[in-house]
Formats: sequence, structure tokens, C-alpha cells
Amino acid sequence: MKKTLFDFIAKYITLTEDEKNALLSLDLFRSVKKGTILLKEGQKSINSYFVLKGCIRVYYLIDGEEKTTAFYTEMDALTPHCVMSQAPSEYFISCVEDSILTVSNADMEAEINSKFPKFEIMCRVLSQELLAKQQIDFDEFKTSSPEQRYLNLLQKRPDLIQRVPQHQLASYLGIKPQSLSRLRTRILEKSN
Amino acid sequence: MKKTLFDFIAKYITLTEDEKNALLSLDLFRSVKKGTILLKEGQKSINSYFVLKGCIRVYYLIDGEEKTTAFYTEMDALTPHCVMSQAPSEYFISCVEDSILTVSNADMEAEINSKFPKFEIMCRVLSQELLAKQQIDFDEFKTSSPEQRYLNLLQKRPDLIQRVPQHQLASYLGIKPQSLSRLRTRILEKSN
DNA sequence: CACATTTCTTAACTTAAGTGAACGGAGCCT
DNA sequence: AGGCTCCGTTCACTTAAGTTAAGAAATGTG
Repeated sequence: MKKTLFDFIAKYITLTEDEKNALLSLDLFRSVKKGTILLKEGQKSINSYFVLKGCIRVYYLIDGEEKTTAFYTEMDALTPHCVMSQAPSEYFISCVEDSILTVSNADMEAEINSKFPKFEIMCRVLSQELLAKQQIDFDEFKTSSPEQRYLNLLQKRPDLIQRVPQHQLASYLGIKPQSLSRLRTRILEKSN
Repeated sequence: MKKTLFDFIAKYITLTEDEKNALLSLDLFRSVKKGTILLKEGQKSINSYFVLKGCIRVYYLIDGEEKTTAFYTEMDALTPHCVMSQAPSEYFISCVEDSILTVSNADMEAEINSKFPKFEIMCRVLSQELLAKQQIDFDEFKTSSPEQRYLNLLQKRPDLIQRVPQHQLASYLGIKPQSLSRLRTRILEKSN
């Protein structure tokens, strides 16, 4: 698991052994069971997550219905909005599968950033990269139909379709579970 | 215009007079006419923009149709995806109105960042903030209908509805111009 | 293993968005 | 002024998603 983390970091900056040890001394790793809720609506959390193994999801509870808006899998990083805004969270975060995460908070990040200025640079590059990537995702979402979105997901994250329940996928695609089911049979009929 | 820029920066870091002068010496300010295309599909640009006054938009050309996915107005910053990926741009950027922008490139940013480490911090905080904000926008988009999206826009950015042509707004809301027109009359009828 | 619960599928019906076409107004050009 | 393009609206029609409900399949639990 350490390796996954260091491989990820190595894409951005080069760490010395000392720096690696400083990181490890923070006791970041957490093992969480499927179904565990990491953050509840209304809570003020200060934790950021990085998925080493498994899958976590973000969902809103609107009119008693769960609306899933994001999935984070291996090598994905997540800083909840409420950490930035210091306001109560508008959404839930829960584990889709048994997962291994790193859990860090602003204090720990500040400590690392002050000891190793490289980290500040990594964080900037990383969040700029994520911002750009998310912009593209958003653009694709806006410019395509539910069916196209599904086919697109099938290309880009085929694993998600296997490991995640359909009704969660549906809201991720911006539709109802029944519509997703129908849309899938429609696609199957076309290909015959 | 200088004031707008410095006011914006002041939200994140405190600048000395020296630092302000270093910034001004970069000759960042540009005045651009309505309709000017800042970036074309296929181009490899290195420029980032910050809107001091006016409005610019991002759009894709798909099957001969313009699909607008973003508007940037006063105090909005934009680093095109192609600047990060170093690949040809997938979209266009054009001026909706006569505008005043700052135009910067990676070299200029690197120079400032190395002279004043504060800037690095500002950039990180800014892009994390933008990332979080955009995530919320994306979530709202996914979890709401075209009609709700329009009403939401009416609340959050009422100016956009005034200053931007409807057919550009339509694709921004993920629908066709005819549907936007219909949806607007539907809302009007309801309120009577 | 049996039972309960959750998840997925199917179907009939309603509602809203996509499509193609026509019309009228605004602004532009010469 | 006449002619032009562009834009927004409207309409009739098509297609797809939302809604409600029922039942089958899969999963979890005692």
C-alpha cells in the first residue's frame, strides 16, 4: 500500500528517504469496511482522502432519494467541499467496497507543506490537473445525452459499471435507475 | 483595472509594493473586442486568462453546432485544458463582449512563483477552491432537471441571462435553444 | 435453509426534451 | 428602403426520460 502512495507522488515530485519517513510517521493509512459512512450531511469534517484500494462515493439525500454524484477509486484524491468552506457538508461520503485509504487533515498537510516546500508545488499541480480534468468531464456531460454518457463511461471507466450498483450509476449519469435499465436494453437491441 | 486585479489577489495573499510592481512590469493587460477568438480548436496555446471586465465563453464545435460549456465573467480565472495537457485544444474560447483581460503564460507564472513563493500558495488555494466550487456546480447539474438548472442560474448568475444570447445559454444548460424558449414560457405560465 | 431486504427489470402511462420547419423581429450592409 | 442574416419563438410531431407499480433476481441475515 505504501508503494501505491509513493508511486502516485512520484508522478509529481521526487522524495528522499527522509521525506518518505516523515510521511509515514503521520500514520495516514486506514482500512474501512463496505458501507462505512465517512462523512454525513451537516457534519463539519476536516479530513481529506486518498484511495489506495477500493471505492468510495459521494451522494446527496434529496427528497429522501440518494443522488450519487461521484466515485473515487484507486489513486483518486478527494478533499470534501466542507473542508474548504468550513461549512456543514451538503453531502455524504460512503464506502462502496472494503477500502484502504489515507486520511489526512489540514494540520497534517500544513506541517508537511512547511517542512517540504515541494509538497506545496505538488498540491498545486495536482489540483490544477484535477480542475482541468473535471472541466472536461463536465463539458462532456453537458454536451451529450444519457445514452452517450453511458457509452462513454463504458469506455473510460468500465470497472465502475462492474463494481457499483446500477441505481448509484444512474444518478451519476443524471437519470433514474429505470431509465438506465431501459437504456441498456435499447443499446443491446441496437447491437443485434 | 489594476485595482480589480489587486483586490482579487488580496483575498488570498498580501502583496508589498515591490511585488505589485513586479506584477505590473509583466505587461499583463489586454483589451479585446467582442467576437474575438482567443483560442481555436486544434491550437496549442500557453495562455491563461483572468477577466477584469467583460465576458468570455468556452464552446465546442460538434457536428457543426456550437456547444457552449462555460462563461467567465469579472474576477474569473481560466487556464485552458490544453495548457496543462500540452495537447491541441478541443474547444474554442471567444469574447462575448468587449473585455479587458490579463493574459499570462507558464513562463511568466514560473518567474513570479520563483521570485515570490506566496504566489505558489495563492495558486494552490485558488485552484483547490475552484475545484471544490466546480464540483458543487457539477453535482447540481447532475441532480437537477433543465428547468431547475435554469431557475438556479436565474438565482446565482442573473447577469448571464441578460448579457448572453439564449442559444448559448441553452447548451450551457444542456438543452436546445427551442427547449429553453419553451421552458421559459412554461415557467411564466406557472407564475400566473 | 428460509425469510427479509435490496436491487434490477419490465410495462403502461405521463411529461418534457429533440427535431424540423415556419414566421417575425432586430440589426446590418450597400 | 430593400434585402440579408441571425436570433428567438412557436407549432406539430417524434423520441426519450420520469413516474408508478408489480414482480423477478440477487443479496444479506438469523
